[in-house]
Amino acid sequence: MNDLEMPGKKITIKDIAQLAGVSIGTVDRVIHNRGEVSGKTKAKILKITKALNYQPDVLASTLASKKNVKFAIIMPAADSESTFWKSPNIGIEKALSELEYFGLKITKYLFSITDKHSFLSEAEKAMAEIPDLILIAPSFHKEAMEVAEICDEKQIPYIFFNSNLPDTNQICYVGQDALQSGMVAAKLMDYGIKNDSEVLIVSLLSLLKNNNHILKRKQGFIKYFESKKDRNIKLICLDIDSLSVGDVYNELREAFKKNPSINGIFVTNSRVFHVARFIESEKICNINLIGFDLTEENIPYLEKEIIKFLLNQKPVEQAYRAIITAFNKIVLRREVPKEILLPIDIVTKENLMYYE
Amino acid sequence: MNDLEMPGKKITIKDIAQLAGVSIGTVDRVIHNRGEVSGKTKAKILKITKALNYQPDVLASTLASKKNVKFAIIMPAADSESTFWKSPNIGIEKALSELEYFGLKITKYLFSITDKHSFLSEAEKAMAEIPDLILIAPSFHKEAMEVAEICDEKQIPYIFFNSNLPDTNQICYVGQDALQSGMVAAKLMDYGIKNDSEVLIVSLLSLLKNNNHILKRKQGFIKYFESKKDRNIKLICLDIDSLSVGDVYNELREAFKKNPSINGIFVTNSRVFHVARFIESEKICNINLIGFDLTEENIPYLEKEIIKFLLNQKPVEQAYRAIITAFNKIVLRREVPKEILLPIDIVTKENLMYYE
DNA sequence: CTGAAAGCGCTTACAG
DNA sequence: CTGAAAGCGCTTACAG
Repeated sequence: MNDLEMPGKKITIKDIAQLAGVSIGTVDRVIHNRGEVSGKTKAKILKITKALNYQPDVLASTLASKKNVKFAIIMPAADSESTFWKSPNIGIEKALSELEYFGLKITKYLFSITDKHSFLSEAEKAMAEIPDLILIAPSFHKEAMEVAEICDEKQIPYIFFNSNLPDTNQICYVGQDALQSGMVAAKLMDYGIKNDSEVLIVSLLSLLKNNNHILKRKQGFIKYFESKKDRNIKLICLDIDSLSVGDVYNELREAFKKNPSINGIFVTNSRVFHVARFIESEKICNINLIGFDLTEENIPYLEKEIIKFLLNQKPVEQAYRAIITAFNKIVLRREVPKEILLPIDIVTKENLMYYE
Repeated sequence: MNDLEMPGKKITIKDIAQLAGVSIGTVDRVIHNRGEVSGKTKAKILKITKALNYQPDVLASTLASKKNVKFAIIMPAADSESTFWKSPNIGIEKALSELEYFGLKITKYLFSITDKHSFLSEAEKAMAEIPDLILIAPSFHKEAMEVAEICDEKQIPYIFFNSNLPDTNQICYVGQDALQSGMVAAKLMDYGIKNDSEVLIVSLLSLLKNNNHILKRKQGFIKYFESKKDRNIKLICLDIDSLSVGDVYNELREAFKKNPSINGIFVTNSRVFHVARFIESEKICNINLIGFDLTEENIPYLEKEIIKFLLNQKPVEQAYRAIITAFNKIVLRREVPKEILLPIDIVTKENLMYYE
């Protein structure tokens, strides 16, 4: 503790002004680096703020400056095929309800998960607003890279959530470690099947290949079993590009014909309910089915125990944490971590109710 | 929307004062129910605040009233036998860092988990401070009931966390559904063992019988298997009152002798590492061991996969959420739910890193 | 480059 | 019972 420091009282700009022999206006100028201050007084004031460990009062600050903070959020719209993208909205609302006092505004820009161009056009709209920060779910790798570059040029800071892009200047990534989530799925599979079983790895709608998030899950799953030399589990990969019921069923039927001792199926994304539907209608027994995301489509099959486990990406928390992180960075000017990896929740019929 | 309402502008007490033809001081009096206002003006002001849907500015309010908010938190001290109670401190710090702007102070009162009297004496100290709210981990059922009663008398509101007490006037309970967590453990056990297996249910240090939290876990576990008529799993209960290595080993050895086809062990609390140590030193294979809590003692055995699954009570989040709830109630005067049931996290070697 | 003053929305004595 | 004024800690023009 410095000898200048008075333990009891809270340090204000008034105290600093007094000690430096200047007005509070001048103190404010150096604290916010607004220039127009002589080097000498600046140094003096800086020294005092350091010595007293001055912490600005955020309440007073936001009250006085009626300035609003504006974030933009670019993410997919929830489509009829998967309701996954409904969830982040809850996280946005929650963050907003906590931070509304600070005048935070958030504008959503929703693109179509099947249309790269809509991603780009929404991103352009978002950047045109010149928000204080942009939150991006970068579903399209190449296009998101472009957007990141433009943000760099325009000096708009950005945070990625749900999936990440390497080699960009994002403030932070908030989401799941995809490779590790594949490992978790594999562990659960391993735990529940006998030796000498066959396991199917299904990638549905692989046109999302662009998104390496999903690819990494598969890699993680395979990696786990590669390390289990003592177990004899055969992995079979099946990519299905169509989502029509007929195509999916045909592909699955064929796989079962070719590999009669399939005991487990791992679906690398939230489309696992397609496989569940197949298993139900074909009345196949003793299959350990594991997939991702607590969507409206998947939950009924988890409840019926046709899906054994769903891995939860915490979409609500992803959005929430991304916003809180943005707020810490922009408003509170705090340091924030480069990466926030959220837990990989293992969800089964019995603990589902607490994650919904 | 009312016709008095101006959509753009934020409603302040100034607006209300103007519309009511009174001073802002009077408006403040009715908003905070401080009396000294005639019924007529009070009614008029109330009507206007309703009509305009006036929301006080919490920032300005806490800035102007330099009043501090004071919470007390009564919980067990972390002992050498289990480090579980270290975790809530992290949650307390986190909540504090978010709410320090609002002048929140928290005083901790730590009792010994093996001494009812220390619980009572700490509770007395806490109540003597007359905090705005008390957060209580009610480990001792009867004693906590007494404390709740005194709080009622003294009109100090209280919140329970970690475990709950029925029939008290707590503002809220934040924690896990114990019965359901037993069900989750059973599901995991069921998934990983063959038919005709024997499963041991171990209650260690059952002097905590007072705490029905642990009893309910056991009930949940048993309840799950009762509903699984198609499975032939024999459950064997084993209560061990001592924590000395010798006693624990002897009891376990005997159980194994009597029931040679034990395939799984469920330990109803965080002392599961005692059983793990036994299994390791006796070199027993193919045991599915499941227990509770990511303590320093348990984690190494989860990593070695001697413990297959740990159910996480989220002790960090319990404390955090309890404080945030208290803050919402006391400072923001919001309605808060009577019960916040946190997810029952299933933790295994592969997703451990994200929960630590 | 620097200071004095008004104001953000609310609270708190104080005077009447 | 009611109002006028000072103040919380900071920001923002404005004047010099």
